[in-house]
Amino acid sequence: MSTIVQASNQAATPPRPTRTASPCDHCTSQDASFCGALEGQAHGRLAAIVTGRSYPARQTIVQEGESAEWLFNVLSGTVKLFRTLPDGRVQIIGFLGEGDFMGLPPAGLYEVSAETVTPVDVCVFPKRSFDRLLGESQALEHRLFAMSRDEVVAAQNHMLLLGRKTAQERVATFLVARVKQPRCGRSVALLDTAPWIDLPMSRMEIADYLGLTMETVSRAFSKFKHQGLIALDGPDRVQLMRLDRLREIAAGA
Amino acid sequence: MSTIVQASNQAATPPRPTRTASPCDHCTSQDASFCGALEGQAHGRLAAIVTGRSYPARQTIVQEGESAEWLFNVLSGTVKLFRTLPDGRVQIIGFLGEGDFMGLPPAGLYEVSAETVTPVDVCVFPKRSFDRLLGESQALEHRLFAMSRDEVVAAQNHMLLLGRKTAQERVATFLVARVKQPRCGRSVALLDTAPWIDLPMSRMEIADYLGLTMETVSRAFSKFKHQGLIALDGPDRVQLMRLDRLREIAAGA
DNA sequence: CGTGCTTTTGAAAATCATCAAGTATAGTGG
DNA sequence: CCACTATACTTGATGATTTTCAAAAGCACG
Repeated sequence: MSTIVQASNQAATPPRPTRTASPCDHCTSQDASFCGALEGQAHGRLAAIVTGRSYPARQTIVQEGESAEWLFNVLSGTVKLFRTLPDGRVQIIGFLGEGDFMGLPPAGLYEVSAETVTPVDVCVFPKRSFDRLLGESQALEHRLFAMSRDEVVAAQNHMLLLGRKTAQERVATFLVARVKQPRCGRSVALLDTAPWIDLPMSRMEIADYLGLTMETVSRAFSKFKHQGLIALDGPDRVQLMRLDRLREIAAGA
Repeated sequence: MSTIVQASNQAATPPRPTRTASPCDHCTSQDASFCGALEGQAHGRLAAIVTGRSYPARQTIVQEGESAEWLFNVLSGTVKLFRTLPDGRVQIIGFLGEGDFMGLPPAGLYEVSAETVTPVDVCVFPKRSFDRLLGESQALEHRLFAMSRDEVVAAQNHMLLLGRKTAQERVATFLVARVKQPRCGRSVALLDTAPWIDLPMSRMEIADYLGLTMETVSRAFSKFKHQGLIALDGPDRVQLMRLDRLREIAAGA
């Protein structure tokens, strides 16, 4: 029997700590996650407080302003983090994938909302227990601090994009960033092939991430297609035919 | 004799560790800084590796891409952090003031450039020594982690601004954010008075922070002035006559 | 093979940027 | 002390990119 708890279709009920054996035992996301780098003891303690949980696509996980009682680590699928203005304008802060962590704001409230883009599996930690571990394991805090600094750098990159890049530069940046880095030791031959990328999110979500409208994003895609820089196989599967050129555009050259 | 070392007018020579007695002894910025919250021993060890340093206005402190050998804590004055595109477009990531810390990127290179806006005093830590302390003092790491999370939240706010707010909303947000929070126990009467704010940075720098042009920023100032929302006493001293209204505009209502 | 959705494309409108003067301010030297 | 210069800021006119509004084209699903 699985330890993964199916989320109800209704929004954002806090995940109940339905505990059985540790879901970590067969977890394949540990390499990509903060937990993977931990020593035996700290890892065991994390495993003792974790719960698995699954969400269908397009479901709210947490909302901006809620009390931050839970922390989440994404095991599979894509989550969007976003903030909104009172009149409904949306800015997507980032997309989370396997190994990404969320839910440790400086104060007790979530600062951003989180919603699934695809079906998503996460592991969930109760904040109280997690905070206790954080005080006991320097390795854990060290790892999370490092991730936080990465997050700051990513945010700085995105501020540059939002403040100063043109629509085409933004879209090119987005496409290029979604190319999966080949693992070390991967076949060199593949490096020269035009890579494929998946776009699980809608054009609207890409727009909300890039500070544009859906239409402007779509036009950029079309232009890149006509220029032979990309090829589309359905709206959510893209081949980057001229990665070099796209990288130049993305860099603002 | 002061332990503060005057920076040369030439750019960015790494500060030499000219050591004498600890500059922390008479430092008045500790309440505002990460170091203030530290226990005796950790504080003493920090004091043992710190050097004071001053920069004149408009001088480069560090440049994006340089090896991050030094960490800085701002004691007084204003510093701007920014990133640039190859063709010269600039995005200012933030302004640092008293108590703000910089120089701990995830990798070994600075991710942003830093330049003084006003004359600035900082204290400087060599990265090697600082990293060692970081491994030894959990309190220090804890404090910096908390600051990093604050930085993430600030970045998220700014992404919302850059991606989704109008020019006027951006300028209003900027003005409102510069109001100094009254300390607890401050006279309540003052809360209702229209507050004054300082703008040590140029219109161009405000524009580069808000993802606008100088002209657009200037027009927003003029419009607010004609609407009676602000009053200008010289370009760098502003009174927020209708803080409530400015807050509404800033929030995007 | 409709039906409803997302995406694409087109035309018009708006915001903001660019280009260009003009004004104020501070600093300098006579 | 005052004129002069340099600089920053403001204001105006024009233009371009992007948004908005609108409709058509794909696509998935029953």
